[in-house]
Amino acid sequence: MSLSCTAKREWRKLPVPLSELHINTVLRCGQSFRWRKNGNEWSCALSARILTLQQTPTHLLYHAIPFSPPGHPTTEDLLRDYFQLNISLSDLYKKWAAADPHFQRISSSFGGIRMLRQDPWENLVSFICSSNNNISRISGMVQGLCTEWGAPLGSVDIPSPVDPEDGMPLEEKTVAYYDFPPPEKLCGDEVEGRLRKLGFGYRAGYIVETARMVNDKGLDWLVGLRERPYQEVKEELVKLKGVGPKVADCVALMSLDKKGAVPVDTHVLQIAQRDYGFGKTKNKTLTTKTYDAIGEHFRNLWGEEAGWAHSVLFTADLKSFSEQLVKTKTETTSVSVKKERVVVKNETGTGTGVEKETPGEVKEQTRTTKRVRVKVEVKKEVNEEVNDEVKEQMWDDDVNGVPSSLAERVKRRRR
DNA sequence: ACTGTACCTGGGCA
DNA sequence: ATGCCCAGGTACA
Repeated sequence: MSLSCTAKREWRKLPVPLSELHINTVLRCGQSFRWRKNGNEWSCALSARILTLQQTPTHLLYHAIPFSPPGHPTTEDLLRDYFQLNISLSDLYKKWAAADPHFQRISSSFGGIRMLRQDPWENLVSFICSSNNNISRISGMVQGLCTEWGAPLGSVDIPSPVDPEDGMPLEEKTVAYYDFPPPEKLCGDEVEGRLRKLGFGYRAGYIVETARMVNDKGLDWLVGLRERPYQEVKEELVKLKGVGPKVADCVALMSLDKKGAVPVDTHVLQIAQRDYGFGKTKNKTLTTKTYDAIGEHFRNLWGEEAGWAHSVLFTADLKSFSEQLVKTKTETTSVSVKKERVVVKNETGTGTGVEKETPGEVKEQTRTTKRVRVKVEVKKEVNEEVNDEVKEQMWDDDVNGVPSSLAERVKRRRR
């Protein structure tokens, strides 16, 4: 470990409103599994550097070690590319909201959710890990993989937090960062067994086999899929081991520039059934026809960037984003909302596994109180008036009863 | 083509 | 305490 950063850090900043990017949501909504939060700072090994971010209502603050690794883009260029800041998210939100009243309701509480433009190889392996799994464990698996095979980039000293009760400093920590290992590092005969020891389960074999396939074709082939049309990209990805339609859509959407790819997982299926009139399926696993029908429905509804729009609703549906709000004390009230009429297109005429839901009448549907609290809480966060100082981070959700700060974690550990 | 089932692991829940 | 279910599915018969 050559680099250890204790030097004073110089922050640079980009003007970015929260409506365009909300890192507290985007970095933990299951797109990337490697970002870590310390206090108000988010850090991740990215493009051969340790990148750290903070956000104010008006700016994205960043620094990196090293700041400009040889053979890699500058950190500012990296950020513009990674967050795709050339794309106006507020324009897209307006378009989606105009086309879809349900999107409008949900999105008013979940602003600034955009797709990251990730490294395709890391994205691919991460989502092979995602099958039949949860975000928490996926994060641990990916971190274990990077620690075992990734190139060490250095370590960062986490500023010593202070015990809120007695004002005494708590334990200090140094966190090491590793790059994501390239395919050739995961081709060896010993890799599968070591992955299993790291808790990858049956996914260990998928990863090794896919690493060998990608290594044979070359990383250029994988990255080159960015230039190919969506259908072709999906056909190619599905040939890889452990990659089915859902994982292929994730990779197409999150790292291969296919904005219309809509990954249909259990959450999206539930959303389609609960909010968009898709009938209950008989089987637990989706048929290809139902899978495709849901994607087509959303592409017809939201347009060519349907995958981006889907991410907003997916995030709003994540347990971690509603659970954290259950704890807050908020009036428990229930509201009723109009359910939209949805006519599911049935192109074959012989049934897609999707049943139509009495399209004649507009039904009333009672929402859970949970969801109401989501709305209340997030609005409070966004509407908070603050000045532009980094230390005045009233808008950060740590102050809203979410024990995610390092100080809180350390404190709980001591109990 | 379509359907059912096994698959690693860990946490929540009855 | 033990078993069952679920978690951003996929491979295989």
